[in-house]
Parts: sequence; C-alpha cells; structure tokens
Amino acid sequence: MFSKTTEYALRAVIYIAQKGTEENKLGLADIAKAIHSPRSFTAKILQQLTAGGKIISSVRGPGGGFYISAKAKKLPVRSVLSVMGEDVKLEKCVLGLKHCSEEKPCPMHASYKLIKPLIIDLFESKTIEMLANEVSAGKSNIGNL
Amino acid sequence: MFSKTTEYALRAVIYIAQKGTEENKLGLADIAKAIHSPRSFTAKILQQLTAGGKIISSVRGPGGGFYISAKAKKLPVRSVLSVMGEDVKLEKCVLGLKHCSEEKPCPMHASYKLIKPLIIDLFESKTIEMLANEVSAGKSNIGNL
DNA sequence: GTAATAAAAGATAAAAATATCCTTAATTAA
DNA sequence: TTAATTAAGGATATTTTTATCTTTTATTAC
Ligand code: FES
Ligand code: FES
Repeated sequence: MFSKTTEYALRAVIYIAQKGTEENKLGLADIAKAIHSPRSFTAKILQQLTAGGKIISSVRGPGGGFYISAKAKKLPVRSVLSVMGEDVKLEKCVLGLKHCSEEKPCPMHASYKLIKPLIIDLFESKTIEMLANEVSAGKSNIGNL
Repeated sequence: MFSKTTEYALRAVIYIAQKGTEENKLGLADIAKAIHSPRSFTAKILQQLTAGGKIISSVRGPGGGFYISAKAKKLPVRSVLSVMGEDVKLEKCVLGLKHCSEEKPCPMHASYKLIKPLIIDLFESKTIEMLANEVSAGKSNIGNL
C-alpha cells in the first residue's frame, strides 16, 4: 500500500508517541531498533518528520532525541502520509489513469468508489495517539517483523 | 496501489479483451498507444502475461499479435495481479509488519481488517471480461491518462 | 573553554523499478 | 526462397527507492 519509507515513518511516529515525551526523548538507535528499520535510513525519515515541526520534534546533544507534542498526537495518521508525500496515493486510480473521477472513470471505478472513502477514512479518523494507545494497551504491536 | 508495471498490465489485458479476438489480433503498437504505455516496456509486460498461456496468447509474424481466449476472459482480475507478482500486496500489513494477522496485529489492523476483504473481493469478483464490457458499453475508459 | 553526545546535513552507494534498443525466431505472402 | 512482419529474447540505460557513511552543528556536562 505504501512505500517502505512511509511504513518506517508510520511505525516510528507511533513508537515515539507511545514511548516518548518531551521529558523522556527517544534516540535514533532506540527507535530504529524498536521498529526494525535501518538506522541511518530512519534518521533521514525522522528528519523529514521533524522538518517544520509538522509531526515530531527533536533536540540535539546529550539527553536529546525525538518526541512528539500532545497536540501533534491528535493529528490524523493521514498527516504522516502527507509529510511523506504519499497521501496522494489514497486518491489514485486503481488502473493508473491520471485522475480517479466520476467524469472519466476506469472500469474498476464503479466498484472501487464504494471502498475508496472507507480507506481514506481509515487514515483520517485514526489519530497517532489512538494507534499508540492500542500498542500501549497490549492490543497490537509495531515491532513484529 | 500497484506498480506502474501492473497498471500497464491491467490496462493492456482489458484492452485486449475488449478489442481483440483470435481472428482479430492486436499488435503491440496498437495496444501501447491505446493504453498510453511505453511501447518497448509494454512488450516485456505482454511477454509476462503470455508466458505459459496464463492470461493472453500471442502469434508472431504477419497478421500476428495478441488476443485472449473466451475462457481466459472469465478469469478474475486478481489473476493478472498474480502473474505480475502483486497479488501479495493485497495481503500486506498497512504498517509493513511481516504478516497481517489477528495473532500479531499492528495498531491499524483492527480497523483495516474490515476493509481488507472488500479490497480483495474487488479483484476476485470482477473478471477481465466484466471490465472489458464496461468499457465497450461506454461506461468507462482505459485511455484517459 | 574542552570533551562527549546526539541530531542535521551532505555525499555516496546499492538495489529495484522503469524504460529503450538491438538481435533472434516464427510466420506469412509473394 | 526471399522479403516482410511481428513477437520473443537479451543487453543496456535511466530513474527512483532504499540504504550507508562521513562531516557538521547544537547541546550538555565538566
Ligand atoms: S477512475 Fe480508476 S479507480 Fe477511479
Ligand atoms: S497487521 Fe497491520 S494491517 Fe493487519
């Protein structure tokens, strides 16, 4: 559904939301290990997520690391997709036509249009916090690769 | 959702099902133009779809080209995904965990599991023929890029 | 200040996906 | 049998994605 890059981003954000706070920041090594992602590559992704303070925050130096504000935790999962530039994928035509629309639909559209809003809602209605809480409650995990 | 390669494959198969017959085979140039795909790249894809006579058939030489048997037209769209090696994508975990399952679910799973079977059914229940008929009836198209 | 720590930034590297081109083989028609 | 046609097969080329490594900058502790 998404690129590996975005999968790492989602798992990292959920992990940071679950385990980190401004008082207890998480380091790159910790995060990469927890979500089973390549360390240096994850660093690049965390940079993206930090840029402009959109999703997560970071502090350099001893005691530094990554965390996410209570406010940002309320963001929909889709905001992570957006930062990674993959929220457009949710609107894509199944057959690769330029636009997925009623005006010039592909032959999959009639059936797909019933499901598409459900998929989009999946990422709109769930917040980062909700997913983190799921993991904290022991109902799910992000480390089992 | 799928790779460009698979999108081309899907559009090509639908086009062949719609316009071609064993008596009226379609040439590579025709197909590539109709579905707006790069010609030589499309040739490779058509080879894959032809291999083992799984989906489409081909004949070389003058008057040759590609066509699809009446029997193959009844195949579900998923069979095309299968030949392209992307039907596994339908089973993938949204967050990229090794397995999407109830046993070790990711935090998206609880919501996603409601939609996943609908997506799979989309490709299981629709046959190549159904999509081709949709286009023939003027209800949809595969050329509008 | 100096040293240690940790993320940011930059430069490459490796792998996979996408795409093109050239040669070969099969088929047909003349 | 020769020439023309069309897909198959093979070799490369380009682009994008994924990944690693090195240097720089910010922060803290001493
Ligand atoms: S136009 Fe193809 S899925 Fe909507
Ligand atoms: S386990 Fe992640 S979607 Fe099912």
